Amino acid sequence: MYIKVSIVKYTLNKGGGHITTRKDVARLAGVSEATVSRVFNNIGPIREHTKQAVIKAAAELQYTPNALAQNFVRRRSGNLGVILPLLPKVHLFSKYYFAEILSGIGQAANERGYDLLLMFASIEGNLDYLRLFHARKVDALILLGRRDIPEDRASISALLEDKHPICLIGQRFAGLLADSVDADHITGSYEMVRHLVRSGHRRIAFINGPLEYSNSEDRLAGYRAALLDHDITFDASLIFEGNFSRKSGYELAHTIAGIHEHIDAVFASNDRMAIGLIQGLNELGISYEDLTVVGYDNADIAQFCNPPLTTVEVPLFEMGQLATNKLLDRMSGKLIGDPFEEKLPTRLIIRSTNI
Amino acid sequence: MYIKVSIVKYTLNKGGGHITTRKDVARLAGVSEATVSRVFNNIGPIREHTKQAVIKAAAELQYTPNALAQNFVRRRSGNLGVILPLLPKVHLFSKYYFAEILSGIGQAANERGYDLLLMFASIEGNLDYLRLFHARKVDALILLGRRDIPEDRASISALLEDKHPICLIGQRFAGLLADSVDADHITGSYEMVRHLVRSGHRRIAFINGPLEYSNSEDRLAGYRAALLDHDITFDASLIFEGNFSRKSGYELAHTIAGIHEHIDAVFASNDRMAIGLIQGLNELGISYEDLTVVGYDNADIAQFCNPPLTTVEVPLFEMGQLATNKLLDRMSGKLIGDPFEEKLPTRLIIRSTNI
DNA sequence: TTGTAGGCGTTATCAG
DNA sequence: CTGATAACGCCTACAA
Repeated sequence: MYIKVSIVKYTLNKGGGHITTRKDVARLAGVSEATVSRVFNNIGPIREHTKQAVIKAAAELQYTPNALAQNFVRRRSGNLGVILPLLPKVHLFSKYYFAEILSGIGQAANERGYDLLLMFASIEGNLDYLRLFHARKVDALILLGRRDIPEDRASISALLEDKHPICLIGQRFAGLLADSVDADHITGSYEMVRHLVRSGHRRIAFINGPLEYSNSEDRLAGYRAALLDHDITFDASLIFEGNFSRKSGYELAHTIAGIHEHIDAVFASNDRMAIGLIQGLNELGISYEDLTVVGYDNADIAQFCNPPLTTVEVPLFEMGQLATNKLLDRMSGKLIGDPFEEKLPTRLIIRSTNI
Repeated sequence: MYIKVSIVKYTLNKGGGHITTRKDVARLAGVSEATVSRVFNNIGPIREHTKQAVIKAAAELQYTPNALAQNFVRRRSGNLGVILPLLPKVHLFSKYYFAEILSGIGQAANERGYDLLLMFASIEGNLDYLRLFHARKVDALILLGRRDIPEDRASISALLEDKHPICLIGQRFAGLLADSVDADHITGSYEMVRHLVRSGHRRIAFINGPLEYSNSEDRLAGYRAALLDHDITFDASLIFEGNFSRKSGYELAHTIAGIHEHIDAVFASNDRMAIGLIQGLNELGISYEDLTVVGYDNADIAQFCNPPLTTVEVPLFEMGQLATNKLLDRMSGKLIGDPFEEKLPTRLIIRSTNI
């Protein structure tokens, strides 16, 4: 035990200005500090007169509660962390993809009083997500653009073991039970292929993305299901793989051109590859009138290119919103139970009339 | 003065698990808490043996300093705030624009130990940036996509009055002395117009963006300067205004078509408007062989469209980096003096061979 | 080289 | 209804 003696000290911030604290407000309003907090947190019964005095004093002093102190004592950061892949390196999905999802996250987080802490996965790839929670920089985490590779698997299962609230967007890991949100790419692809078949195409080549992405598996599954339902035999020699970049589509043009007399259409896993392919085919003298090419994602370029691309719309903004809301529900205890695997519906967008 | 009596309490977090604190590490290592801090902050002389003991204990307990407590006692959030316009509403600049800048900001901030706090300007537009500083949610602020309208002017001058460290990207306000970073759009436009003139075009229409954006003024200035230097009389009837959206370019097609026999080329302030215009002209039976159209920004679509668009590359990533570094320099006192107005060089990208 | 203890600005728990 | 004050986890002067 010890004796405390009041000692007055003056603290100045860099600018030399004084930082208004609760104490200042209390003094000016002639109440205790606790009362000021009560007013600001809308807690307990307070005489209206007292309340007004506090409000007036606070306004006069331009008082805003210090969020650092609040977060500290509440033991929560108020931050929703968002992990993005290093964007300059990512021509995989377009920036469009992340910008849309991020907007959805931002909107939902904002509505629920959370701030967004944005982090780019480091190049080394060894970003220790656990540390974010240990340091209490974030209360929950949304992960974008993760892949099914050992590093990602390890870091994510570490998070799950410690029961930290996280949500994956656009990716699932077989065997890892984590909350996740994605679009229903199985149905999306199914509908696209069905559309192609109904339009008279039967030999449909498929340019898939890397299988590290679970949505690549989904699209393949949809493709196969549609063929099956229309009594078309699956032909593995019609399956190709790109990396979602325009260039990879472009580079496949040669191969596709070699077989173009034996196929009716090409279904690319995203619009960028479709565009690249079309450009490559053009240079080889094959126009879209000779061979139908369709894409996926409904990125900007799908409507800007010439001719506009038939594609599948993915509700990116809504995916961000949903992930955020469910994640925050889970945190607040409003949502309990098994991990969710939400799949939002896609929409076929038919643009070119010739297919 | 009062008497303090030690009372032991147990605090459990929701998960029931124990949160490791400095105290735990100190106890295990057999040192004082202060010593643990010294080790983690690399402060003062410490016997190597002691240091190792602390490190070992910390590792054993998986200790990570609580950032909330650190920030609180250091009176800094460690956050660099970034204000974005509401993206879903923004088809003005492309999302590409913000994604690139944001990546640059993220990279620079990360290197200097700052986290990114992302905020979308609210729809009401009355987001009180001052409050961010008062609440200490951010140590500095980067503002993107602001316009020269009364609301923005007011909120920004309020920030400046209180001497908070802020930096504008892509916008300046005449009369408001604020740190800012942009590309050199005057030179960028100048070079584009010069290129057109040298290619034999003399009657060049100009589709500008809204004048609320300072870069619109800059582009116009560059356009005029280039004409002047080549003895071409400025003709106000060749100046049009869009809002940076593809649609606004598309809608101008009719007007442009009406005068297309009297002009040689159209210079659009961004690629999206250029693409929209081209689409509109196509529908009216005017191909790019009849009328040269060039854009600005070098967005994805500029290289994906057909034919690829001649445009001006803007160093978006570098703008984000530079703004961040200079802003943090200013905060740390490494940079003092008058507000900077950085202008990074652009680069003319000639794509179509017919112009 | 290391320990002690005050203070940061809140929240929340008790008394009154 | 309101005031007093412990506690949060850490940093940092100051003391030893």
